[in-house]
Amino acid sequence: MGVTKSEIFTDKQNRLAGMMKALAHPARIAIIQYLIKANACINGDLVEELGLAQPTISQHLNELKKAGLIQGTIEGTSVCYCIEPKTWALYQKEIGALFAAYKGDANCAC
Amino acid sequence: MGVTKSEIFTDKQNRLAGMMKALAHPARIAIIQYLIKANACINGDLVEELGLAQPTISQHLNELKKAGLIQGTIEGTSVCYCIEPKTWALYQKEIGALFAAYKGDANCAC
DNA sequence: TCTAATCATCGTAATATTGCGATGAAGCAA
DNA sequence: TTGCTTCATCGCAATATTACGATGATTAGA
Repeated sequence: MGVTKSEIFTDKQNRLAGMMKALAHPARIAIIQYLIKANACINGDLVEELGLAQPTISQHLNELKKAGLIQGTIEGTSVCYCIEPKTWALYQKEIGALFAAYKGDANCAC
Repeated sequence: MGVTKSEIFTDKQNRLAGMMKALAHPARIAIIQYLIKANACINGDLVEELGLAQPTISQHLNELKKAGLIQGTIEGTSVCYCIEPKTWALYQKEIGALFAAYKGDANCAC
């Protein structure tokens, strides 16, 4: 069906999955890494930096924006994107908690 | 196209995106959380625990196994799954590094 | 052996994602 | 205004994902 039965899961599970999904594409990873590296938030440079067409970049930027990970500011004819610190910190915390929940030394009964 | 141009990204970017993708579904989050909680690795209980059909659970388990996050051991007629500590630690490290790369105090030029 | 239980795989339907060309919207410069 | 630049959106094609019924494979127990 391609449709996720999100109603049978908790809000937290859906939120965590949504966070992962926002970063579950190499182009979006690359965009985030570039934004971190360039600090000063750049935009259309991404089209040259990555080898993807402009509409495709725009689409990925929009998904990152929908996820709250980045914010864009109109700067004349161009748009300046940068990371949204609050959501970034939230992601870091919640995803970190997921991984921290497993204590590696717990012995598996298998 | 639904096809990702993975050849234009670095191995690291593709690997990170793959990690995120493995956890980019609430059912898989729920499975992982249940495995952590139950510690002793359980299997078919997931079919009752989550509200999904058995083939669907099996499919998600297979994706987690392909990602290396879990391992399954045949136990008579049932199969016992548990978290694979090595890959789990690797995920934790690499994803943690991605988030840690951004210093929230960096001021955006926007 | 026969049966029940448990899980994986196959096949299919519905929907989502990815990518891009074409086109629009908005600003700046002449 | 006209033209140029920059970005977003639309619409499409190709592929991927999600879910499940049906069916197989394997094992335990009667």
